[in-house]
Amino acid sequence: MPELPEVETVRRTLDHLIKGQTIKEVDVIYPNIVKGDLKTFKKTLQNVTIQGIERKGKFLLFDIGDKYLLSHLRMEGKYFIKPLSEPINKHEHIIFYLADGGTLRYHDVRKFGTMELKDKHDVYDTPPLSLLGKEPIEPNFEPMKLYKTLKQKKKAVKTALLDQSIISGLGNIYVDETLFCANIHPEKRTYKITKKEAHTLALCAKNVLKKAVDLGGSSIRSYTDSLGISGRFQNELKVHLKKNEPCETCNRLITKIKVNGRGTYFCKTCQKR
DNA sequence: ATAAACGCCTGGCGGC
DNA sequence: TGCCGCCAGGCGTTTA
Repeated sequence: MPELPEVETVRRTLDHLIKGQTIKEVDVIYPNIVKGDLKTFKKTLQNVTIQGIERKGKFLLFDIGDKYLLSHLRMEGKYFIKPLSEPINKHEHIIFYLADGGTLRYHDVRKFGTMELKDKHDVYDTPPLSLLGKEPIEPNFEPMKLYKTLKQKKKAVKTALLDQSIISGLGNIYVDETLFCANIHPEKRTYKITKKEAHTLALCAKNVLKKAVDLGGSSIRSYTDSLGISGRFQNELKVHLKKNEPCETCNRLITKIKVNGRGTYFCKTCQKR
């Protein structure tokens, strides 16, 4: 569910709420979320203090001193902070018991999310973080590098932009919005993307993501962040979920197709192959 | 070597 | 109302 703006919103909220707090104990109710040895996971997290929460691509990194707890929310992962007395919800799979008496709860209806512990010293040099491309909002993002990568591939440009090793942070919503901004058809083959288009894509991706971060992400379907706070970017969507609504630019009705199995919204007039 | 399909899970929705 | 198939913002693994 969450893409870069939603993950960043969660990061900020959690950093504000639990930075400096100590984890007394962790209860893993649904173990498949955890990668690696479960006993080690629980033991390592016992009596550690959360120094802060960082983000890389769509990963959250809980700084616990010499290690990071990497958390990926995949489709529906969420965090909630609740008092100890609150009963465990059926979708809460991992419970962090905090020293102040509260609890941090990982909630995930579809159970696709993952958590794993990584040594800090090489976390960026080993998978999964080493596999991530740059984020479009990073100052040193290189549009020419994007151009060169796209040049040597043949797939639909939408599929390439969803590939986190090429460019990280975009998901299905923001890819549709980026392609609309750039006036590019989602099925245009990557090797046909011009230098100018690659630069436009980089700029559009950056602008879309930045604006979404500023607005606290998008709340569509049932998504809310850690405190149940809703983002406001859904009001800014131009094409995503807008099937049969008029395009803001040309009034033609927005089309929905499938690209590699993913629901894809675009304007047939404004976005050319 | 690359790209498309599958699998992981559950719940909500529309159609019958 | 109930059942059924389809859909969902991701990504690692398997197959073609």
